[in-house]
Amino acid sequence: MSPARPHPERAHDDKDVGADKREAIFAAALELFAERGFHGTAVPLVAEKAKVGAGTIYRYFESKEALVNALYQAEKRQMLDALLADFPFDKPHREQFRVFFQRMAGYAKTRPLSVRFMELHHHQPYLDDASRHLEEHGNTMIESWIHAAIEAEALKDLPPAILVSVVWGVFLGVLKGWSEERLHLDDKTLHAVEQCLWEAIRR
Amino acid sequence: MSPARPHPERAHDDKDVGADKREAIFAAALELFAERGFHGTAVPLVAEKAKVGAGTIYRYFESKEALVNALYQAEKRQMLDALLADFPFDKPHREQFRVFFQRMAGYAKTRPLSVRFMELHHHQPYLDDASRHLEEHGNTMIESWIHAAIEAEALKDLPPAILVSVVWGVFLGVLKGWSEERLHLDDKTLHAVEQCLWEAIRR
Amino acid sequence: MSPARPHPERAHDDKDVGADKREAIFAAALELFAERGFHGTAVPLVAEKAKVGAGTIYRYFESKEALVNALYQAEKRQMLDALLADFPFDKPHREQFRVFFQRMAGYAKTRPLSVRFMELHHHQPYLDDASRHLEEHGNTMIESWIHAAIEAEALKDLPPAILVSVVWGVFLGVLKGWSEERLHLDDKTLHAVEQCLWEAIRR
Amino acid sequence: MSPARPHPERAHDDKDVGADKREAIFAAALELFAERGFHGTAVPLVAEKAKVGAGTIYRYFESKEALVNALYQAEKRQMLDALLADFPFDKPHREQFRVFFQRMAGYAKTRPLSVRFMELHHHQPYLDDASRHLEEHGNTMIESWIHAAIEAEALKDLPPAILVSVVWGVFLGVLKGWSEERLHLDDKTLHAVEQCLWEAIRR
DNA sequence: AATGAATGAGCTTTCATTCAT
DNA sequence: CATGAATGAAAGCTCATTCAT
Repeated sequence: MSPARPHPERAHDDKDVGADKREAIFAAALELFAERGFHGTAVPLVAEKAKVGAGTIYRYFESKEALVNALYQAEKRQMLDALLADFPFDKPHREQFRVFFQRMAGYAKTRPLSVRFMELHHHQPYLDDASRHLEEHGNTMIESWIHAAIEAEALKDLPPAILVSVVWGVFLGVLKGWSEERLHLDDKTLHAVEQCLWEAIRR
Repeated sequence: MSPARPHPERAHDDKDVGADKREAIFAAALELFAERGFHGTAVPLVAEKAKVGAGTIYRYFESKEALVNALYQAEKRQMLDALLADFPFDKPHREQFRVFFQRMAGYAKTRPLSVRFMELHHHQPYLDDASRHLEEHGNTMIESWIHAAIEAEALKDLPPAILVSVVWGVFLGVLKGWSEERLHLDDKTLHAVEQCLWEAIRR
Repeated sequence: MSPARPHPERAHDDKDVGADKREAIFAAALELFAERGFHGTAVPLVAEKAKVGAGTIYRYFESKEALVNALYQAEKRQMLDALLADFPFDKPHREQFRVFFQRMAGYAKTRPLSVRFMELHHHQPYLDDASRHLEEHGNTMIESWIHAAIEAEALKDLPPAILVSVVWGVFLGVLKGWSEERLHLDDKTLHAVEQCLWEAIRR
Repeated sequence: MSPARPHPERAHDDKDVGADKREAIFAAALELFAERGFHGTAVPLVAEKAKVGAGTIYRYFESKEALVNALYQAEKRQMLDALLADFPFDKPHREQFRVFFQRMAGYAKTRPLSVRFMELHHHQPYLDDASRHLEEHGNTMIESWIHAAIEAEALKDLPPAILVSVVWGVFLGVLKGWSEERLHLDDKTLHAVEQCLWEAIRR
């Protein structure tokens, strides 16, 4: 049923055209889904923006739903990678938090559509189990970090879920302020927000 | 073009049937739009949930867009009313903040779909000027309260837009945690969050 | 099945309100059907223009089709009456033709919507047998007059159907020119047209 | 928005499928619009008669209105071409008129639905400027021919608009008689009508 | 008798998906 | 493999008709 990915293994000099198209579709879909939502985005529009034929999308994805799920999972994974790669778990918790915050901010500034897309499609009925599991996975990782930090008496002794919500909420709130152009995300602002947030959760 | 509301001034026992239907449509639309988004919700589905004919919706609202805008404005106004009615501006800022937070929490617990709906439709292209102005109005009110609190040296000396984003972000983050059943909104939790949030923004 | 005409027999002083409403509906329908066609005219629009409730129309006419048929027959009858009442059959044919032409012109100038309505709805599938028979009746009368005039050697010895088409065609053509404001229907113009037409058909 | 006509320039044997469908839609629309009018004709009915999917019509025409306008202009142009191509302007006026009349009759006999369609949709509010201009263009051409013929003392010294109405009226009247099967359009009849008409307008 | 709010069938139009090229 | 013309199911919306008042 799923289309054979067009020769991803071939070794000659040409760039992998199939992957190119797949990427083009992803990029177009990300932009459109982030701006207009899933149901508000017509597949032919994605095709046009990706500069491929409408039928081509169905060679790479079984359906519009499969596309949005593949995209969701790709974006989620990319964000988790950006946050967690070589994370300095041996540094002090205050320092770890700074790194975490900076990475989140960096990701959001580089790929704002990715964040907007994940926010908008979060928990929508057309997301499948794989997408949901990945979502949960991210939460769990952060929650367990917070759990450890509480144990180490660096953070307030509150249910980790609460602290996750606070941290995530502040982060998304600031991002939204940026995307609505109510505030700039310069270093000074980011530093101030990071300080606020730390004071919210520190013991 | 909007139908003359049938005799809203009459005094006898009958309920105003027209207003009833309008309310039923609003209630159905709120639930569906909050769960599935604007484009994901078919008008006949709203009609079915409201137990009216599909055509009836168009007697009360010119179009699907007009419906979502009327609903958005009604919800926004209701939330602002709930937050700001008889606000104790004469009390200390710490106390004012507590009241504000409790009212927000109370509104969200009573009408979670309202909050989810406003979040999901916030800044969408089908919202008209009236909706946008109301949105801005709410932001302005909160921002000016924060401005005053900064002047009074109760809050950190940061751009109000940042503090608004932080407060609003934490609030929505916690709400999302609740709606996803990752945390309970009992008094203890609310008190803890309120404390976190105050520490984030206090001088 | 057909609605009881509301008390047309009553004797007291009030004007017959029912007939009034029926007339109002006829007048509104004539104007709208003439301008926008049968399918292009919504029944509630007729009701609004007639200043009656939408339901009222259905007390006087079984359906929209019944209305257009009743109207068609009324207009046709009125035109035939205007043309044929006390027709001077004893005068010379040239004189008879002059009278006929003047009456047609007079009718068209007084009730242009009536002519436009009959033209536009002529032979449409929603017209019933009664309407069609009335139409034929008019044709027959004119045809037999022409037949007599041919017999009397006043008109060209051609099949009457041809002469009917010529006479009727010129008449409607001039009327259309008038309604499109390409020409005026003053006495001089009418006299010229009448002269043309006579020369077309005279022996 | 109109679809790129698929390779209209290619030279091999296949017929141009896109143009085929366009033609099929035109043919179906002409028949239905001529018989039932614009508002009386549902788009799916056109699609069915044209043996295409309902959506296909919207690949070729932006809307039902765009379809009726495109059709109107195509028909008008075709009729004007049939009337005016290589017109023998150097022949005597009597002869020119004969040619003109024969061509009109020929067009009407070959494409009676075209004439009925143009008559029925003439001056309707859904016709756009392009349609109206084309209409006017046809009138202007005929009017200027008549003007010249008056100058040359071949026709009665009357306002050209009157003579246009007379000529056009007779022509349409006869056509209507034919389509209602009240008369045949054999050569003899046509000759007789042409003679009548010439006598109506000749000096 | 008169009304007009309510209805749902049917309209115009869109769009996810297919398939001949 | 890639395409985009074609499709028809389903969307948003209108309107002839009904019926409680």
